[in-house]
Amino acid sequence: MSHSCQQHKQQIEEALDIATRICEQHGARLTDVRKRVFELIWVSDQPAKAYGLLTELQKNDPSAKPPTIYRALDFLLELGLIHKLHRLNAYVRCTHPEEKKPCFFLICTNCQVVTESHDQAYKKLIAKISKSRDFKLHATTFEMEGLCQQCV
Amino acid sequence: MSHSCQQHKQQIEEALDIATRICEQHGARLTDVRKRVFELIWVSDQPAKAYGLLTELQKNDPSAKPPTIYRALDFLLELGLIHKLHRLNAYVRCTHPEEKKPCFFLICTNCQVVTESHDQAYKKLIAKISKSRDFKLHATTFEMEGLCQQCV
DNA sequence: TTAATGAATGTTATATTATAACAAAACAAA
DNA sequence: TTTGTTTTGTTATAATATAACATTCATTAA
Ligand SMILES: [Zn+2]
Ligand SMILES: [Zn+2]
Ligand SMILES: [Zn+2]
Ligand SMILES: [Zn+2]
Repeated sequence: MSHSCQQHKQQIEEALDIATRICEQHGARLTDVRKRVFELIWVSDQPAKAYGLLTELQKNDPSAKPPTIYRALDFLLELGLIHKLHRLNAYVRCTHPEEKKPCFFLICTNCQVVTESHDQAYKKLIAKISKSRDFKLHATTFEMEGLCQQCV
Repeated sequence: MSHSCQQHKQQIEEALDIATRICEQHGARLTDVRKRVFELIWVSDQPAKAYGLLTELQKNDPSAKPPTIYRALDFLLELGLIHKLHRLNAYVRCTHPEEKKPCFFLICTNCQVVTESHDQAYKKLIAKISKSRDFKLHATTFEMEGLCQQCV
């Protein structure tokens, strides 16, 4: 799951600062539940599943139910603080929530490691496709599954 | 749902011919259930949902159960005769099952129309990303949600 | 301060999507 | 025909997600 060394504590502190700032910018409230879910996703080494998060949440908050978690996830997704991996039905932190770059994911089916990336060519591709078809883009999913360098 | 004019009948006949050929090439058997599911997806104007297909299937085959449909879907996906839209948990026919081009989808959230496309720049992007990271690619999902030309 | 408002959460129930596990039948090929 | 393999049948359940409505909390207007 998660490490607890000093460096990691600093990293999540920083992530929370950024999340707080982004919420303020959008007039959105980073409530306790939302903050907790954000932390849980943030410290998870692997893509987090909704019901796994729920189980974690329930350790501190017995009243948590599925809607609790899905509402928090929706909120965090909306603000771009996390991403949903649609091929896995799982959630990961965004590595660059302050930049608006469209991102994509490499998913290793062997070791389960997921890498988030962005790429100028990808950004251009999206723009080109949208423009050429008069398509008003709201959201994209780009996920590549296969074997990572370690697992080939 | 589906039209029943002569032209459409010819189209699905042709699609079934192609599917049959592809199955033969892979030493795979296009059984009755599989053929029926393929037809149902093929004639559907909208992305088909698994349990919707199941309901249709059960009209002719009361013994059909969830595994019936998911096995058929897996088979058709494996051969590239259909695609799964992961953002919708729905299935659509492939418009070019004989060509191996990687494809992507434009999904209109207003009228539900889904357009399958392929694009040389997309193919190159995938190749570049995979190569630069020593990633052995097995499958990709690229789905763009927004408003189509009609709905903007 | 209090009342009104809207946002967020609590709660119950249920819908939707998908798979595990094992038995029976159909098929292929020796 | 026997044998091994693939496909299907069957039952049960797992996993993911949302609807609907009540309650609480936070913000602000009176
Ligand atoms: Zn991101
Ligand atoms: Zn790996
Ligand atoms: Zn296709
Ligand atoms: Zn549309």
